[in-house]
Amino acid sequence: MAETKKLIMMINIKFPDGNVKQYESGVTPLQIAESISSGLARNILAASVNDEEWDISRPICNDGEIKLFKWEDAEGKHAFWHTSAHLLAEALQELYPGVQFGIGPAIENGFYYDIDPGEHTITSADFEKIEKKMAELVAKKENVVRSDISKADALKFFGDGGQTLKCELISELEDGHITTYKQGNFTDLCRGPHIPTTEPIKAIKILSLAGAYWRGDEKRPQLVRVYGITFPKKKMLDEYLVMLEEAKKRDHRKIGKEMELFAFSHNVGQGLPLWLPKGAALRNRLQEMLAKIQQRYGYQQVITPHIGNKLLYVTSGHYAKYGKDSFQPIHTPEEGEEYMLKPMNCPHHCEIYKTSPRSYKDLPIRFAEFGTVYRYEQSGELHGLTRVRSFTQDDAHLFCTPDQLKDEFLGVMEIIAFIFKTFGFEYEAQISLRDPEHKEKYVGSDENWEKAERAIIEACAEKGLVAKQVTGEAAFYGPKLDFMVKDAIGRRWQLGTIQVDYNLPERFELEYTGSDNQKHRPVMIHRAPFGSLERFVAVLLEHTAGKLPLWLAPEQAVVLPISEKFNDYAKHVVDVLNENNVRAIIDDRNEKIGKKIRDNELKRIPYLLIVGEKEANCEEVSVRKQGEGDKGSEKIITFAADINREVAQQTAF
RNA sequence: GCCUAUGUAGCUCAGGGGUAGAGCACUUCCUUGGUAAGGAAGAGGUCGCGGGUUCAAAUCCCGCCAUCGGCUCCA
Repeated sequence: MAETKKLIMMINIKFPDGNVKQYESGVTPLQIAESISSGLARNILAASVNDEEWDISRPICNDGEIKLFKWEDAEGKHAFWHTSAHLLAEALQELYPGVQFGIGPAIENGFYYDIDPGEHTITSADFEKIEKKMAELVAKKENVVRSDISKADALKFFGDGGQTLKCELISELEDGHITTYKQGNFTDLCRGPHIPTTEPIKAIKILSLAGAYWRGDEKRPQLVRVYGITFPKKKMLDEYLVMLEEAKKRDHRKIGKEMELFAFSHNVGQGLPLWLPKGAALRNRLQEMLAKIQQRYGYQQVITPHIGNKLLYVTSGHYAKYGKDSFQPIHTPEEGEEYMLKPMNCPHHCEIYKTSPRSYKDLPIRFAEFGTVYRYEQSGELHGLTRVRSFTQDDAHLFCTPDQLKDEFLGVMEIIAFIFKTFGFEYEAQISLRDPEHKEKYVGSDENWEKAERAIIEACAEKGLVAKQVTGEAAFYGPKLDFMVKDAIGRRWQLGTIQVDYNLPERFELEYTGSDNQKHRPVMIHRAPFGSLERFVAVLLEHTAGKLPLWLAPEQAVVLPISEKFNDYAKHVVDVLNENNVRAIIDDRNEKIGKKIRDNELKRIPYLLIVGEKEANCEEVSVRKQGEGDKGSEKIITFAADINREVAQQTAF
C-alpha cells in the first residue's frame, strides 16, 4: 500500500477565490471542473494555469493557480472559435484539395482562416457547402489532440503536405516550443488552446470572404480570408444574425441619408462630404458646445487658411514623410511657388505662436481652431463619414513648459472624459508608445521620448484611467493617448486624441524666455476631443440610432393637424414655437392622423404635437413623445417652456 | 493602392439577349379623420460611364468610375 501512495504525486491547485485543493498530478482542468460540479464540467471551454492558456484536456503536473472559462468568458469563446477555425480549415481541405493554409485565429466575433486556394475559386455561393461540410465533420465527434513536435519534424510534416506558408511560420519558431493540434485528418501548427472536441459546435455560419495580405505585408501575396462564426446553440446564432441586421439599420451612412444630414457627390469627389442644412446645424451645435467648454479651460480661438506654403510642411517634416501620398502642391502663376492644402493645423498654430516673443509667464498658451484639413486617404480606405479626405478637426495646440506638461495633459483628459460622458459613449483608451527596436522611424531625442511617454503614463494613473499600452503605435513625432469608441457593428474608431510633441517646437524653433532670462523650448500638445466632427457625428448617429438628444435634434417637434380644417391653427402653433426657440415644423399632408404619427415617429422627431378642434379652442397642443406615446395636452406656451427647460438641462456644460 | 462583391425610379429592391418592374416617397382627386400605414388616378428611369460582340445589349465581354466587406495605411 505504502508503495502505491508514493507513485501518486499530489499537486496544489489554487482557485481564483483563494481556495487551494489537492489533486493528483496529471489532473486536467476538465477533471477539476467535474470535481466541483457536473454543470461546470459541461460548460467549461478553456482554462488557464498560472495565467498560461491551457486546454481543458491537458494534464497539469505541477502546483498552479487555475482559472476555468465558460462561453460567457472571452477566453471560453476564444477557444471555441479557435477550434472552429480549425474545423473550417478541415472542411476546406476536404472540399478543395491542395489548398494552402496561412493563419486561422479567433477574433472578437468569430474567427477566420487565411488560405491560398490554388487553382480553386471560392465564392459566397460556396458558403452553404462549407457550412454543411463543417457540420458533417462535427457529427464525427472527433477529438482535438495536442502534440509536441520538434522543429525538424514539423518542417518535414508540413513540407510533405505542401504547406509552405506553415513552414515559413515554423522556421521562425523556437525548437522545443512547437505544438500541433489534430482533429480528423487535419493537423495544424498551433499554440492552442482548443476545446477537446468539435462536438459542441452546433451552429455554423460562414459570413464573408475578403482578401488579406500574407502576414499583413502588402508586398506579400494576397490570400483569401474566410470569416465565420459558430455557437454552441442554434438559437444563439439566430440572435446574432438578428443583431447584425439591427446593427445595419444603425449604420450612420443610412441614417445620414434618411435624416438628410450629409451626402457625397461623384462630381465633388470621393471622400469629400457635403453637409446638408440639417447636418450643418447639428455640427454647429456640437462646435458651440465644445467652444464653450474650451473657453472655460482657457483656450483661445484662432482661424487659419486652408492652404499653406509647401515650405511650412518641409519645415515640419510632414512633407518628407507624407508629401508623396498627399494632395499634390498647388501651383501659382509665379514660377516655383507652391502651396499645400493643409493636412493639419499645427504648423499654422506654431506660426501664430511665433508672432510675438513669449515669456514663461505667458504659458501655457492654448490655440483652438475648428480646422478643416485635407488628406489623400487611399481610395479603399474611405468609409462614410468615419474616413474621409476632407474633415474638420476640433483641434487645439497647447504650448507649455516641461513642468506644465502633466497638468495640461490632465486638463485635456478632463475635457475628453466630460464629452464622452455627456454623450454616454463607452470608450477604450490606448497609450501609443514608440517601438524601441525601430528608433529610426521616429524623430526626436531618446530623452524627450522617455519624458513624454512617462508623462502620459503618469497622467493616466493619476486619473485612474485604464489604458492599454501599445508599442510601435506612436506617431512619428511623439507618443499619444487615443480614445476609441465602437460603431454599430463593433468596429473601433479613434475619436479623441492627445499627442505630446517635442518635435515641432524644435523644427519651428519655438521659444520662450524663462525666469532665468534664458531662451527655452516649449512643449507642444496636440489634442482633439471629438477627433473630427465628421467621425464624431458618425459615431453619435450609430450610438443613438439617429434618435438625437433634444438639444441636437434637427427638428424638435412636428405639429400634426387632425384634418385640413386645422392647418391654420397648426401653422399658428409652429409660429409660436419658433418664436420661443423651439425648432418645429408642420405635417399638413392630407393624411389620417395615424399615418402622420407613424411617418413622423420613423423620422425620429422627439415630439409630435397633435392638434384638432379641442386644442384649437384653447391654445393647446396634444403632446406625444417619440417612442413613449401620448402625454396629454398642454398650452403651447407651456410646451415651449418645457422644451426650453429640457434643452437647458442638456446643455448645462 | 490590393482582394471579393455590387451599381436598375428620390428610397428599398425584383428582373434579365427582343419596347422597363414592385413597394414606399411624390403630384392630383375622393375622403376630413383623435394617437404607428384610408382609397383612386398620375407622374417619374439613356438600367453608373465608355467601348466591344450581336439583326438586337439594361442583360454577354473589356476598360473606367463609384460603393459594400476586408487587407494595408491613417500626420
